Amino acid sequence: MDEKYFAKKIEAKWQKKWAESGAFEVEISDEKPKFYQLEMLPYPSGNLHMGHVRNYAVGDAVAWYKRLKGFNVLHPIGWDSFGQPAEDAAVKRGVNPRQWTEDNINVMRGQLERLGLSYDWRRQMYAHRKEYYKFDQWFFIKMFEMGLAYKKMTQVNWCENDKATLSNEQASGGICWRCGEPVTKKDLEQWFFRTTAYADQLIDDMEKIESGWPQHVLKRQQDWIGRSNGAYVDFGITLVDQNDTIDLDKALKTAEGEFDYDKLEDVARRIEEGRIAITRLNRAAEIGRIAGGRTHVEASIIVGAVSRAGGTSDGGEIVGGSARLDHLGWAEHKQRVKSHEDALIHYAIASDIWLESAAFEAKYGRSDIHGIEAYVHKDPDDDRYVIKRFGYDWAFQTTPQFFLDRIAVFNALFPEVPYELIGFTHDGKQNLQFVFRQKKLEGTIPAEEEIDDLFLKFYSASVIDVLPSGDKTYENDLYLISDIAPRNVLKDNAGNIRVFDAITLLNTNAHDYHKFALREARINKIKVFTTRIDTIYGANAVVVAAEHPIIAAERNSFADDVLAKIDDIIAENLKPKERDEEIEKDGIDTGLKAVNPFNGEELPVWVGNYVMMDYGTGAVMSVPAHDERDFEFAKKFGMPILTVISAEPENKPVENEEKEVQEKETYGINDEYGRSVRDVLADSTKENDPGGIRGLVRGDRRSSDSEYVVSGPAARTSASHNASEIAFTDHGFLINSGRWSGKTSDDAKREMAEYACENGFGEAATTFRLRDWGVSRQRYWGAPIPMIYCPDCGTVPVKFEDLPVELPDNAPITGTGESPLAKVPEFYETSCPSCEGPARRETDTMDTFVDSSWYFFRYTDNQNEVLPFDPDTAAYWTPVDQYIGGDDHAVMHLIYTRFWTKVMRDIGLVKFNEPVKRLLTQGMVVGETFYDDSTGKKIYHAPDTVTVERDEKGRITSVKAADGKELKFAVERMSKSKGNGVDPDEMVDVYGADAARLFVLFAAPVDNELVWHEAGIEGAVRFLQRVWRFVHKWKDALGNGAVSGDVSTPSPAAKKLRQKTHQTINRIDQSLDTLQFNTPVAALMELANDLYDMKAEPETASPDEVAAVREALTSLILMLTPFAPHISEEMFAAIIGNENGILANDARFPAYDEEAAKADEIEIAVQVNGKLRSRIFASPDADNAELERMAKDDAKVREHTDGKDVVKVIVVPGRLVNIVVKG
RNA sequence: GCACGCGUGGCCAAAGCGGCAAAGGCGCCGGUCUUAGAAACCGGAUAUUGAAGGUUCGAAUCCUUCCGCGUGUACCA
Repeated sequence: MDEKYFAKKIEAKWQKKWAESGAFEVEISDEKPKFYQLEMLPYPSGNLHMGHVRNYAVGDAVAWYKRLKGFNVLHPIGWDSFGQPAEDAAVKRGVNPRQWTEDNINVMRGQLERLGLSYDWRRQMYAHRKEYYKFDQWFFIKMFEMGLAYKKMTQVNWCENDKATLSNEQASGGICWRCGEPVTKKDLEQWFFRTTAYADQLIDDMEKIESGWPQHVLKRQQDWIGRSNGAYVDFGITLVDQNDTIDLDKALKTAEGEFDYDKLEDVARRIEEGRIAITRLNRAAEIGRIAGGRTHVEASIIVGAVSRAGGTSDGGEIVGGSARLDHLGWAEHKQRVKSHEDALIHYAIASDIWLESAAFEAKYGRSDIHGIEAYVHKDPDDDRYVIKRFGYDWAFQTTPQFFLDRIAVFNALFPEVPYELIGFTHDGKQNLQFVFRQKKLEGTIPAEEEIDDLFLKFYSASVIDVLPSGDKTYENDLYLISDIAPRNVLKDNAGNIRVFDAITLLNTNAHDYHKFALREARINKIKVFTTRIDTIYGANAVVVAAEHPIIAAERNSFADDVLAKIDDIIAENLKPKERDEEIEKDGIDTGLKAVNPFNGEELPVWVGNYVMMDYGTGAVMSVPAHDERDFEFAKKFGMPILTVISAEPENKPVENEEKEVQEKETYGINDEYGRSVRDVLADSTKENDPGGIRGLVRGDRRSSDSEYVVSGPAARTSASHNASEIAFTDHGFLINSGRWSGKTSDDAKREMAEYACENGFGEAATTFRLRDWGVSRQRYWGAPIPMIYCPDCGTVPVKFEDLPVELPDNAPITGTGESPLAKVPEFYETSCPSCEGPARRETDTMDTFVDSSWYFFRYTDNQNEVLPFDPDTAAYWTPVDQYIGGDDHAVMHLIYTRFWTKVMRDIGLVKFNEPVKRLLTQGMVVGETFYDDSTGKKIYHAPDTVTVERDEKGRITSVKAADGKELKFAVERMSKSKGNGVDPDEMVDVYGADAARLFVLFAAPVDNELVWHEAGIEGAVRFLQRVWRFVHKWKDALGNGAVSGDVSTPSPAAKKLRQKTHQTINRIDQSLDTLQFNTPVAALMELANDLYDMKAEPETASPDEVAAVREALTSLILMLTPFAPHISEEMFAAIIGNENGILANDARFPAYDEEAAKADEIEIAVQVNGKLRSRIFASPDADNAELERMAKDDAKVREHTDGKDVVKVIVVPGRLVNIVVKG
């Protein structure tokens, strides 16, 4: 150990030692509990910035802490190396994106290494390498098969000049970043992941992670998903029907008889809009799914082997085929079945029902099920089974007994599924398939009409419908489900109609459309979505978006001025909106009339610019008295406002308007009336507060929020009253609502939705703000989407064994024109995996959020060539115990990764719902910036080019540029362009990695902003040097571990130091557990100060003092390790006299000794009437009575208590005594 | 506008399920050492905890209102 602290020297030394010994390389182990510490992976932009340093310093501190606590810590890092900057660099500088990326990774790895971060470098993943993106593609295909990946038409930012799609950033301000031409919208077919299918789970599972995630992140995710519970209500429209039967052959085919997809889309749209109604179904009709994509009009029933006689289904018949698990469940069962896919597989194997061909034949008397061969391999050398699955071998390393144990679980879980699993098969291609046996069921054959009804129900299930079992069908899809022949329907003894077929939805067979008989009708109802069905009696209009289909459909019937206004609004909606712009409400009465189904009242249909087509149904009922927007709208256009919700029950009516206004002003506690509340509170007489508002205001409001609210227009009995000043949007009691009057809002909401449902004009419903995730990018530098378009077979996924679809090296990257891959014939020309005819590859690539959605699972098994990762290996390490990332990723990235985890769970790769147990979001690193905005644009000046004057307090008084011009200053996020960036390499060079890391952890709490000040880091260095000097002075005296001499009677100084040491250990341990890093550093500084304050000298100290110093110093060093590992290793080695240091000696975080931390005598504050009057010294064990007695006897206290009545004595053990006196 | 968060010495911050005299660091001032400065060491000053009110024996901490700052979000029905 040198006398002086040379940061660079010891940092290089220990980095080398760690690397050589593989100190941070970990494997699965039963000896220690695991801990998975993860930080957001960096984009390899070319250099690390201080934000990275902060993120990784925090993560490394946690990793070290857990390591010292005896955990087996997985701490990996990788590269988010796909994405636009590489492509931009290619465009701007003509470099090769791959080379550019690889070079940057090399540079940045060097930077990370110089910081001495404790990564297991062997586990790196690189998003841009085919070993990784192969599995992006694998997942894509899995999701496609599960119905979670689909294609639909959507709008993208388009530059007509460059013929290129633009990202939002490239199109900011509505102009192309490259050529400056205005950006337009263009329709393009894009791939989507069905995140909405998991919206409910994404919300509901938040409770599982609530305790470990920052509240604001959960809140933002919740807002983003935006679930609202409400109801759909149909408002009838009185129109003359136009009954034109549609000849579907003509409607869907060209004059030449060719199938025409454009026509199909038109029909699909009209069906969606409700303009085509079904009159009669051919009973032999197939399922039809009209999807957005042109290439798959999906259809087909796949299970048909149920026979039935005399009202009894034949239990026991084998129902073969590809009843894939994801579609087995009738909706509600879907997730449950899927989430137990493993259990099913295990059950099958254990029960000996997964059979090799011969055994299968022996058991079932035939070698196939519906033409599909079944087989399984049993590893002859082992007790393991290998299932041919998804084209890959997947070894389950477990025993049959394990599976057998799960049979009960499965059976208990799915009693209502009308099938039992009896085996597995394989479709000869890629799909695992399941063999079910129909359960025996007794019942009656339903009447023809009932079956017809069922048809219609299934048919109209285009958005959501309810099956006879009460289950919901697939949401948000155009499924036309119909292959219901009488032979497949049975009415069970409970009267429920049961449909026996399992259904699959993905099949490119699409030729049965002509079997529908349809007629076109005019839209005869407007469906609105409302969260306040209880206010429906107050509706004064139905307001629809200008883009609502009824507007297009009824265009011909509108007056010219109406049309003009509607077109205005549509045009206005297309314009880009300013962020803070408040849009004035606008609209017009269309002249159409709608009928409120609850009271039969005829209401006008308006177009309103505040109604958005893409939320809910694009139509709302306007209830001005109880909705602020509707209120504003009604005010502007002089529409009637009827109050139907009262804050108080109806039996307490307000007598007249005057009283009403007065009450409102007196008791309102909304902001609006804050003044009045103050008035009430200012006057403390009881008389002025008859309603008890002071009590409410003061926090006696423990009851409930709704009771608390006494604001707003008070109860009104006058139905025509029109003069309220604000909308009353709280819940309350219904008035003026016919039979519902008097009910509470909550009851009414539920009951009215039920009523609407029973009467067929509505139902309870939930909507989401969250949309499906668009993953297509017309870019080069991303994972190619593994799909193939075949003129005959339609859209076909690449076979798993053909993955990866490699990104060609020779694509022309110009930034203009189509996706670069669309210019590479060798890439896109291919053959169909299904029919082997000529076909074309998808040329779009995937969003890079795909890479970051599952990267941390790859770390657990990054060499796997068969699966994304081995499920058993991942099961040891995951879920992530602690994730640390920037706040900016808190919403999108983490929603996507939560979604992805749920998909992986449904695939069977993981067994939990949430990928990240604890999350810490770290604040930005900011610095002072100096700029000149006199030209209207901010021109930044680098700090080293300006002259800054500060006052004696260090505040900036003036800033002048090099040319003497006065500049403005601010504190902003560090960036190159602002000139306030700090180069981490330079920091490490000047101060050392330890000091840099210590400073960023110490300077501010992790989730706060960190303002970079050079002086701060100097303080960190000084602290390290201070400790270093102390260690250097004492290392010889502390010997090689043993302290000689008598230590049994410690001196007061030694005792005090021990106390401080153990108090510090306790404090730091707790702080680190709760992810506070700034306070432990402060505690370490205090401990170091105490060491110096003790003023012991190694030459003269007594053995007990040496022992205390040794304990304090060793603890200090060990606790410093998470913040400054290199210097800690070096000092530890010096103290123990063994060059190996902390890691190699497997040292542990110091243990807290409560006894040692305890003081012999504690000081107790004595208060009289809450004011401090004296202090007494007592043993820590003194009981309350004794403390009270001592306090009362105290001379100073007696000055204040003598001659007065002691009313009460409060004793807080170990802290204080408070004597309350009177008189 | 709405939601959430935050206001503690000149600056960054701790204590926040109410309980001692409100940690620690940076900066500042003085001293020792030094030719001088820096570093180091020793010592010191600096706070009605944004404001007002309430609850309480006792409030930085709980409640209400107001003011200021920050973040998110936007006619989400």
